[in-house]
Amino acid sequence: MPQLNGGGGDDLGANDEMISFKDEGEQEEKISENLSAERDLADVKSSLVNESETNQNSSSDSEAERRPPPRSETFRDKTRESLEEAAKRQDGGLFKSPPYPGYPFIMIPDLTSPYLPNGSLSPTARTYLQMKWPLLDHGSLQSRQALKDARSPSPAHIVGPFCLEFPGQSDLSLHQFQLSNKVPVVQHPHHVHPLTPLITYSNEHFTPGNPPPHLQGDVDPKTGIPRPPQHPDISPYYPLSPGAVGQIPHPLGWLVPQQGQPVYQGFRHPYPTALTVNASMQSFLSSRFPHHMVPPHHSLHQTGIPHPAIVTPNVKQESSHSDIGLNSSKHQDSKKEDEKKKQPHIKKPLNAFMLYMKEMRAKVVAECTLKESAAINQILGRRWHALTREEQAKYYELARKERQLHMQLYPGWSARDNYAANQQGKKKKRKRDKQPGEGNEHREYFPNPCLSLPPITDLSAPKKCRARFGLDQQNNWCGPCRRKKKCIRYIQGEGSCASPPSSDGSLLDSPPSSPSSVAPSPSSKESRPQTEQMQPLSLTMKPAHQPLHYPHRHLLAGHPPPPSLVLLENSAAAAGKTPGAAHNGAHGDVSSSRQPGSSGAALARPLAASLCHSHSLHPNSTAPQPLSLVTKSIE
DNA sequence: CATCCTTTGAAGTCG
DNA sequence: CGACTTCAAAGGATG
Repeated sequence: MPQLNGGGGDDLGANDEMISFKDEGEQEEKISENLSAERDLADVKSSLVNESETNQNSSSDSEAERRPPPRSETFRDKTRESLEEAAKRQDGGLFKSPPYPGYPFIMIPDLTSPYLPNGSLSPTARTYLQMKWPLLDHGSLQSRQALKDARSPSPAHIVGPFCLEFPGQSDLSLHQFQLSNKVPVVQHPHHVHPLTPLITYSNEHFTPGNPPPHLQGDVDPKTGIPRPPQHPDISPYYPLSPGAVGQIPHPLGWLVPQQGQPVYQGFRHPYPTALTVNASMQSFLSSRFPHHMVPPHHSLHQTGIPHPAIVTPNVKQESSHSDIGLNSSKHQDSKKEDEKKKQPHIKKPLNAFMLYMKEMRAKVVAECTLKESAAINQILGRRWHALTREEQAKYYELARKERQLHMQLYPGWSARDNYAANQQGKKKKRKRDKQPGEGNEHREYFPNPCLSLPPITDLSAPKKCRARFGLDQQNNWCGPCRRKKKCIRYIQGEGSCASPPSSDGSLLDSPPSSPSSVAPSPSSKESRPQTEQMQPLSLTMKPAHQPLHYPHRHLLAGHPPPPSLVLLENSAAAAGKTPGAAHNGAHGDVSSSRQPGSSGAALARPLAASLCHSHSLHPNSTAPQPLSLVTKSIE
């Protein structure tokens, strides 16, 4: 480790997190001692990081300096081992396949560092990859084929655990990529970019002989830009232009090498390690920049694929066009001019959670058969908390890279720009101003077990009353529900909690398919209570009143994953702390969780809770809680 | 059709 | 410096 941080070089995550993990440095050593395999990866990773950092330094020293040590490092705490093990044992549910099926790549990414010459990987690293690679374990026929495929030196990286989830949806085939030359596909594991994890590679995707159905059939409704068929898993980070067909819809896809650009060949990933944008990369990037943002000489990439972050006023312009035609024109013209004048809207880089959401949304949708984003997001939020630090670290790193890249791409850009744009344009929704009192109230209760937990669905039930009573009985709705706000009824009323879960909860939380999760709502008179009680423990509770999102602070500080913390705190609360007492500072988050009734049970062993991933729920746990962190007693 | 909802995190503004 | 606000994605729901 030392390198991971490189003295703070790698700034994975949010500062908060970094801070929280700060004192965990020594643990790295420990880890290194104990976790050989991991260590190998870590080493590789760290080395990569260093490289990237080094490179980066050239381009952006200041940033690197100011950034705190990588969260990843911090993540290596003592608990991790246990967590990992637990995770392994418990995988079950949400993420089918390996404990964190999608995450096996976690470490791999670094291996892909462009900076590593082919074959530069240490045997260890390779070994690790193989061991870790989910596909290999699962050994799907396709994956094997892929492996065998001479053309793909190491298809393994291509194969993702996720493939299992969406079989038959292979849109892209590795071969195709290769053959088509559209994308310089890199087959070597080490070529896999760290960000690759976001790409849910599926065997099917790359199965030879699995020609992409129709690469161009799909058109992005919003952008109107044709895009290649997408895998549910694969959330295209950005819309691809027609020319991008065959590209892997990576979240960072826009950066994905196009048309076999030499520079990127060998890189599956756009960011050659984002950390470092070398000269060639620079040129590449620059090519994609909007002229105004980029040094003058730049223009869109030859592919014509705009940077994902750039939202051209196309849509608006179009509308304006029509308007112009219909309406008067001076005004419109001027408007139009303004718009034109207006630079394309450059979006904020996605943060870690957003990246995670992008990646996982499809899965959740598939599992839960939910479509409502609000509900899905709740689930994702829980899952996010359920993730191990390492897993989260992956996303933090991605986010960091994303930010860096964004920074490089749009040197002058500031989030403020978007603020202003919206304000001026008034387009954006005026953020709901929550009534202080109102909002807080909800939030405070929010923590209610019912809500908090997986069944959180309750939480998710902003429309609880609606769901329960239906539109016909709006008179029965609680005020907030009428206002489309969070339902307070269930929050406060415990009894109701139970019921709702079944209704919405089931939808949200329980993956239909998974038997384990499916469980027993009925059977569990006990289970239900259990879950409810446990729920408070759930990680999710974010203090409502504390918009602050720093749940990790404590977590980090206390290593235990978020859930555990919550649990602890809850238990403490249960012990008799008054909510207020618990409230201060760090505990603020938890405060929310305190709810009458929520209590006691909470106890679930924190650790267990922390370890548990939703899926691994105990059979008793109510089915609807797959997502929840509820725990299964691991023992 | 615009906005809400919902999540976390980053970054902005404000006092 | 802390508290608060906006925005990023997403898509159904709502007015």
